[in-house]
Amino acid sequence: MTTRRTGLREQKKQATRVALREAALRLALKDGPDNVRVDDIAEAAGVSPRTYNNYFSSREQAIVAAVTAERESRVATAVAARPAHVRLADALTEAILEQYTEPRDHDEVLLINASPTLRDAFLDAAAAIEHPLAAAIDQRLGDTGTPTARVLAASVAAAVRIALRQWLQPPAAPLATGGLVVPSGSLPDLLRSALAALAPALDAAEEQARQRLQQ
Amino acid sequence: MTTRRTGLREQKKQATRVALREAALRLALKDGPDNVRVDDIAEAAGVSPRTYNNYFSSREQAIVAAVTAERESRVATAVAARPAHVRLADALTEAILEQYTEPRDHDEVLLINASPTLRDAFLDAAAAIEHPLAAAIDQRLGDTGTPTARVLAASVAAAVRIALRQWLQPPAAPLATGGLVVPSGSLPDLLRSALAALAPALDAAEEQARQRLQQ
DNA sequence: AGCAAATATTGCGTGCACGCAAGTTTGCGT
DNA sequence: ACGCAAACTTGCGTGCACGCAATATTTGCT
Repeated sequence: MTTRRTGLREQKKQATRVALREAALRLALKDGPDNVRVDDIAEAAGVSPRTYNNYFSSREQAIVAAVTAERESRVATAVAARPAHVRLADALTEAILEQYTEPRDHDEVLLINASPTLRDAFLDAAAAIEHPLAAAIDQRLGDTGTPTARVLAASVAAAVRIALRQWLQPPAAPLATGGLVVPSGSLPDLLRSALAALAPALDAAEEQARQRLQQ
Repeated sequence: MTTRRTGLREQKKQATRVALREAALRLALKDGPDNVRVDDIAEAAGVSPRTYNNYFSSREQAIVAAVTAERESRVATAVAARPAHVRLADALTEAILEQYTEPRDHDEVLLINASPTLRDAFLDAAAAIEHPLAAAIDQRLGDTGTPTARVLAASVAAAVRIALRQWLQPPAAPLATGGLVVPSGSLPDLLRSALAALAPALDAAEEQARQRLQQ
């Protein structure tokens, strides 16, 4: 189950997709994210502007794709790779940390934060883990016929999004919120604490699945 | 804390907002959702096309807004209205069911399903419960400094979105999924079962809050 | 090798979102 | 009552997303 579909065609498609997103990233770093028109990206990648939109449905998507590569799909794979006896909550947390702790280019993070539109696109891209993740969770729970797996996957995606948003946010002015100001910690910490809130739900779902199997 | 801000200005703004969304709905029902241009809506509401986009940031938003009115903000209010001794999970479920069980116009549901773009816009609109809900949950948990409330609110929003999507979906062809085909039930049932998956997480958060208060 | 079906690319046309810089209306202090 | 400042509306210009139909490329088959 590696590369479904035919050969040369798919190869070329992947090539242009990569060409597009790399061109997009290069131009964005050079001229600033707001000074890159999709026509520029298309030209730099050697395709027509119309073709750009056959691959990406917004100007920002290509830039974001260059930064996140295929992280989204790898998360689900990483979950599936964990042994079945590991607690679901742990499997998810570890898989996500694993994927979001790659060697990061500092310039790219700054780039993404430079434009609100880009930041939103980046956060939206994280939502792409939802469907693969739902499949992976469904696999573990063997729980077809109940929306549980889908809801949990969506919740995990939401938690990731929240952690990423917090991470990207400027510490903000400490406008007396009545309490102390929490300095937005490291990304792994943020992800951990966001996912922690969901652990009980994950445990419960897993327990239910176990009981269903036993009876 | 009813109508913050000044008087006549806000009144007029609300009036045009309502005029716009009602015009949008009326035209969409008359001509079909894909045959309504934003210029038409603006004209019907007596404002310039540019002004339309000061109120709604997409063509579909006005139509959706006409159908959902202010349901999104009312959900949070409904949660806050429940007595504090009610289980958080129950308060949320009841509040949501209460808001999504209004007398519904059948035509409007059909309308929304008529166009994929419109359906997506409708589901996106449901995400608007997230922020008010986060505030309401935060209130109950008194849990500032932890992303828990935000994560739970986002998860609830996601669950609602999933339930609504399922509800809107055509029963689909029964392509042997190995098991039996589940006929998408009534909206209340769908909402209940989607939210059920999150109950353990809500309970746990509540329990933690209680312990924090006692010590 | 050659051909037909499947699939990708491209140009064109349309409608849309939104920044910007006038012009207009409303609110408020004096 | 007056007038200034803040907030809202409008027109314009630009870039973008995407449906459609024509064209080009790849593939599998014989």
